[in-house]
Amino acid sequence: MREAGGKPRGPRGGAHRSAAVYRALRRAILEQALRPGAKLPEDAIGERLGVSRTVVREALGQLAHEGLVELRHNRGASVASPSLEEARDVFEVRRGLERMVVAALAGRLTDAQATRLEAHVRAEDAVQGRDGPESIRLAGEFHEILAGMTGNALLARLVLEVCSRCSLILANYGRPHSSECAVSEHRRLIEALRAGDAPAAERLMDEHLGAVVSRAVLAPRSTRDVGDVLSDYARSEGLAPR
Amino acid sequence: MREAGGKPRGPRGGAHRSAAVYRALRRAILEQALRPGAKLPEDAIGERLGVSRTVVREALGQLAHEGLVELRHNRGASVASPSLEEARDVFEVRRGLERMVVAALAGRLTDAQATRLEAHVRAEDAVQGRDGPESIRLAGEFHEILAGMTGNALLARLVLEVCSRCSLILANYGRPHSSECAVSEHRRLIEALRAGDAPAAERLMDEHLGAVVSRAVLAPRSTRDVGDVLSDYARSEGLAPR
DNA sequence: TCCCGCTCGTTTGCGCACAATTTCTGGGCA
DNA sequence: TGCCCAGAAATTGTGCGCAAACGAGCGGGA
Repeated sequence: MREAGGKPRGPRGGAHRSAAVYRALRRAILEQALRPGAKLPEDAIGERLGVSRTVVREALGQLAHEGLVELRHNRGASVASPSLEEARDVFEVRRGLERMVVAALAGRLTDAQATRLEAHVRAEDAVQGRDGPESIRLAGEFHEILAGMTGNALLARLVLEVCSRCSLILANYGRPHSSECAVSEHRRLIEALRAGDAPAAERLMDEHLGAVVSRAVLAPRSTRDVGDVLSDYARSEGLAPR
Repeated sequence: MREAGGKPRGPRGGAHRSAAVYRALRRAILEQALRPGAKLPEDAIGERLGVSRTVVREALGQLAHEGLVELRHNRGASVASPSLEEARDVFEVRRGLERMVVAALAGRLTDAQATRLEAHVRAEDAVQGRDGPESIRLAGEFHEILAGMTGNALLARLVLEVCSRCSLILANYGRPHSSECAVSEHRRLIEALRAGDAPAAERLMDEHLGAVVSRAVLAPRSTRDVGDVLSDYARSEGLAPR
């Protein structure tokens, strides 16, 4: 286990394959390559990714716990398709979590952190108006980075999970490039945090998330075959598609 | 694979054994029968509970995601032993989540719900001063019931998970009967919720949780063998100990 | 023609065996 | 006496096969 310059993405030095499968599926779902409701047969996935069902099952279990995959007993897994009610719940929780984040961060943001956030916002600007999934992913990442800066690992993980589910929801109910105005909202939020204005920051975050929800409508997309989709994600995770 | 003759009439014909194992381990951990840091070998557990490693592994994965067990690659599972820092993080998140709960519930509590909560508080009274774990479990349940009443399934699940972790933490760092005053605090919280006084309820909850944390010290206990412990939990989950 | 029960194919649930990895143990050497 | 390394034992990671469960398609009866 001493691959020089060892990167976990190496050819076969991969740490745990289930994690790789997990990541591949996760990305595929969040980027809408696998659409909600799509069936996820263990066999097909395993074959396409070059692993056995055991590994796939483990990854599916993880995803199910995160709410990205629906797991019905004896009936297999499928990409979660959150109801509007579930969506409401998720966003409500997210709002509460994010309020905690900004409360913890207001006035405590270092210059380095602020710089990093601003860089990210510029990246969001760059893809603005382009394809929806990429835009949605970046918008989510902003919040994940923010949560990570609190130093509270649990909070960061929860925000990550909730953001994932939100992305899934937005990808379905939201307009393609619904995050257009979000960029400026992110900017203002950074400013409030730097200024140490906690109430303003919380209010901004609340309004921001409220705006995101209200932009949600619905927008269907085309469907692709599960196997074909996964081949794209296999290599980038160090797996062997066939 | 099932032997003729009276097999354990497991509930539901042994629908999901992994769920049963999960519950058995979970209870064992929360009731401190398995102490933090204790190793959890898949083989030993599976043998003792009458299932294969496959099932045990799945249950361990679930528990790991919830933070009750620690899972190190190629190095097996063990009961999580949260550091003080992690404990702080957990309680901070819990505080935020519970604030959401009371905010959602203030003034919306039905009579039936209030009645149920009061009944639970009486149950807490009943075991007051008795053994710590039971007391801790009931105190946690109060919060779980409260969260369930919001109708937000995700919020309820998250509260459940953080409560589990808090129980684990308190079982280690807290005094045996540290929940003594908690009962009255629960009562006052119910009153505030009925009155629809959201700010007061949030303040009460905050103080309550703060008090719980501040009561945390440390209290060691005796250790038992993993296998022996699990036998106790096997039957109640419809599993077949040996 | 429609409804119902049966059978068959597919997919999951689970046990089991083998391989890889880590950890433990017993020398050998400075 | 202490450290380091090789071999062994113990555990985990992963693949694979069998049996049960679900769902679909089909034939018979009302």
